[in-house]
Amino acid sequence: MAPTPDPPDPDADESSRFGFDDIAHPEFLPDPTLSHAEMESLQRELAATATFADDHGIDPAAVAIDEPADLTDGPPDARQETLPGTDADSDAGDPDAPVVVGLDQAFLTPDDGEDRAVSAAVAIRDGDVIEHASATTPLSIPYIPGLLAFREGEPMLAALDALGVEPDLLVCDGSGRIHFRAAGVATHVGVLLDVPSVGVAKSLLCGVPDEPTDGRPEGWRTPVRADDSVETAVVDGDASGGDTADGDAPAAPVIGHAYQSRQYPNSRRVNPLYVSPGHRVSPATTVDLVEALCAGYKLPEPTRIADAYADAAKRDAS
DNA sequence: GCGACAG
DNA sequence: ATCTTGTCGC
Repeated sequence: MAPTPDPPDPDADESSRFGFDDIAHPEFLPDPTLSHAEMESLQRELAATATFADDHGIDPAAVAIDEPADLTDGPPDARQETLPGTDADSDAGDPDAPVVVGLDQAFLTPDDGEDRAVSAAVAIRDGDVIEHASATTPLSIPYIPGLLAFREGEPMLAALDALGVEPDLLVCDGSGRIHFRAAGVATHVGVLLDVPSVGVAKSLLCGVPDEPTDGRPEGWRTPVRADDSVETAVVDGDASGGDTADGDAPAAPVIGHAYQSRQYPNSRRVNPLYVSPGHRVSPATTVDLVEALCAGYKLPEPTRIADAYADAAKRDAS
């Protein structure tokens, strides 16, 4: 009945924490036993490895989603693969379109003192959910602003590992380059797997929007630039060292965008999204991709649908 | 010391 | 993120 694999049991084997067979940079695995200082220096090294420029070959139009998923009766079923020779005039999506994977987590209340995360990964191709997977993993550290990847990275990897398809693009909950050390969760996971990724956050961790964001119309966007809390020297594309030829203060680098994905015509009270590159995507393309992935709701469809799966998996777990 | 802080 | 019913407004 279930078109996707059942939740794996990542806690079973101590020796292979992630079991993921395609970790490009195992040295950046989010080891929760590190000290905070060690976590931060790991993030700096990781940021130096990250690419905040386009290196993916994905046309936003090729991943555009027009119809929002109906989540009123729970998450959608994965679309059956069209059988060869069957259904000649298939209305199934383009099998050559890029695979976008949305990731989201839900949390189980610590009944016995053990915090656990339920993470969901949803693979979407040409607007259809082609596969989904979830995993339940123990949470080793509490939420600490700036160190989110060390809390949620393992759950995200576990859900990705349970997925059968290769992602062409990861859409993560939280920031990427909009981060004190340019190493938000989206960047962390993207670099670990060396897969293009973007971060979608509902609030701003750091940086400053070029313009005020209140009451903006749908589709509006403005750059978010680094502020004093953001370390920028290490990152590629920002090697100027802070000096300009004429001695004027250089413009702070763009680290992401505020993007108004949804707005009501008159009330104008929806907050914008804060989107930033994870890995191998530029800030500008990140907004274009997120815009293409939105279908009328505030959150892009991959995130919305992953949300629904995470909630459903959490319900099943309790 | 104070302020700020994704999920 | 999570604890939670109804409710005011698109």
